[in-house]
Amino acid sequence: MTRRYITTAIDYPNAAPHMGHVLEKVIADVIARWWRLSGHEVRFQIGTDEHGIKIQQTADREKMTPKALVDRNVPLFQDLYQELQISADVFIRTSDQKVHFPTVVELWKKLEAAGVLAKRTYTGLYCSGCERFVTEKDLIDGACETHKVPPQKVEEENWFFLLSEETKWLQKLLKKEYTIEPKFREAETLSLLKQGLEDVSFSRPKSSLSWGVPVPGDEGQTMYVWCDALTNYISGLGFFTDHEETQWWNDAEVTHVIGKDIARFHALIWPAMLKAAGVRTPDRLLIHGFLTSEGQKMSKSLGNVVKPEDVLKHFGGNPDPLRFYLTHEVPVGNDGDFSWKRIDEIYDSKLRNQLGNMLNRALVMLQKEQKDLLLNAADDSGETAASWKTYEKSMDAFDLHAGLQQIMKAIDTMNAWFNETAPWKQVDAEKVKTLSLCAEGLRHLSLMLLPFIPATAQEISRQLGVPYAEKMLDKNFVITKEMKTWGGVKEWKRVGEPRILFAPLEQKKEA
RNA sequence: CGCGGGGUGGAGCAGCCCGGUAGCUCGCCAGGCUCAUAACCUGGAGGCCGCAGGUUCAAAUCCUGCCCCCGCAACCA
Repeated sequence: MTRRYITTAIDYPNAAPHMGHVLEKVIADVIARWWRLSGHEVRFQIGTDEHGIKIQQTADREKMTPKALVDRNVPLFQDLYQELQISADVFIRTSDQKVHFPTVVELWKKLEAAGVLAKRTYTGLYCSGCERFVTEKDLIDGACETHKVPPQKVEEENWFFLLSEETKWLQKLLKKEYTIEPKFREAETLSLLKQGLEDVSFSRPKSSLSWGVPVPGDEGQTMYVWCDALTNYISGLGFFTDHEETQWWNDAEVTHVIGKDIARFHALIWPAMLKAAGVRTPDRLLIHGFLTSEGQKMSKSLGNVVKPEDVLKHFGGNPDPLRFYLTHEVPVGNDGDFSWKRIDEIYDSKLRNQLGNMLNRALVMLQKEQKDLLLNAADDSGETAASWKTYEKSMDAFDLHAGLQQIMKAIDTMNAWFNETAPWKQVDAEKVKTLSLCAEGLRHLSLMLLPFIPATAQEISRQLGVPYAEKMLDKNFVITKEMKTWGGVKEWKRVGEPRILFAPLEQKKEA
């Protein structure tokens, strides 16, 4: 058993959460749950990145303070993740002056003491309409695309983080201690390093950015996103304060789950910051892809942005169809697509007709028999152990998609075997035996489904009448060796009451 | 020559690293079953595996060139 710390990127709450936010949280949650079930000690942190110019602008537009804006929007994220049963232990907010600020301020001081910060004059093209610096590529005929005015050359003082000097060290780090999944992302990052790195801006004058953490010792400057946001991973552990929980960093395996757009910051800037501050670097970066909507890039102008709440509502508040869809249809690391037609298809064929119906056909018959289950170790010639091994291998390699597909394949096989064996033609002990084998198979599968669709997995075990069913959602529930053994749960004698696991969608709408 | 991903039966994908009967899901057609949520099972039709060369006894899989689609390109998950 090891201690493991897993984080997601912190979300930017200048608008309501969308499917992209959800994909990341679900991936991280499945991993966190799997680790807990395997007996590891896990801390899972999510949160919100609340500072910056965009929040400031959105707040101005809506005639409210930035603080009021984030206080209004952040609960949208928190509530959504609760409904999706994201099992995070900590939700951190970068506007939290008690929890987050002290660590950030101390980190800045450490960076300054290490000599990796330098104040310089930055010259750039500034669009007063956008209230931000723009690049040559943002311009059309030398003018800002949205405001149709040419930007002005503006000089301002910035603190810079001297990242350019760390190229060599980073190359070594990424080859050894700090691994990137999937591998093609690692190759991409290394090729980026080959081109050399530039220093990065770490602060802005207060006059252009006021909503953020003030730079210690230079009150005219506000910290820019990197020093502020990335630091959440250790401020949540109280680093550099009198309540540090360093065991979750120094004596744990640290994994950051993030999107491909912010890969370079997590792969390069973050470890370099930690090195300068004398803190050990993380162990793993798990990079996921983006979701398109109905085959096209999600965008407000196309009007194809899918709201996660709508999906939840569509399935009567049950988070499992969406959790299942995201893990079944989108291999971790790849881009994926969200389609209403497809999620309905998946719900009907996989969850309802294959999984739900298999459980029901076995249980209804078994219930009528009113007999004890007939199971013994000799029924199994090693398939159970082999199947657990394959599953565990996929899960440990973050190949969640493969783990889930294996489970669904097993359901298929069970359905076919059920038809072939035709227990409805059998009688007495022979019939009970056939049905018992199905029940035991389903018991194993419900354990395997637990990280993916926790509530459904528990409900399956409840209907099966498995003794440990009520404890399955506890954070300290561990899948034991007995549970993974064929016929290993000795106290289990009778099945429970069968109920419909997934109702047809039409009926749901009426109800 | 900026970087990366992809182009496989109607749709969506796996296989490619470690060459050797082209597989899965959905849909379609024909049977079967009747325990079950009109669910389940079996069989079938349908593909020159983007294009052109090369290596090889043998290439979707390795090499070369080209075409097309998509994403990223430092602050949009």
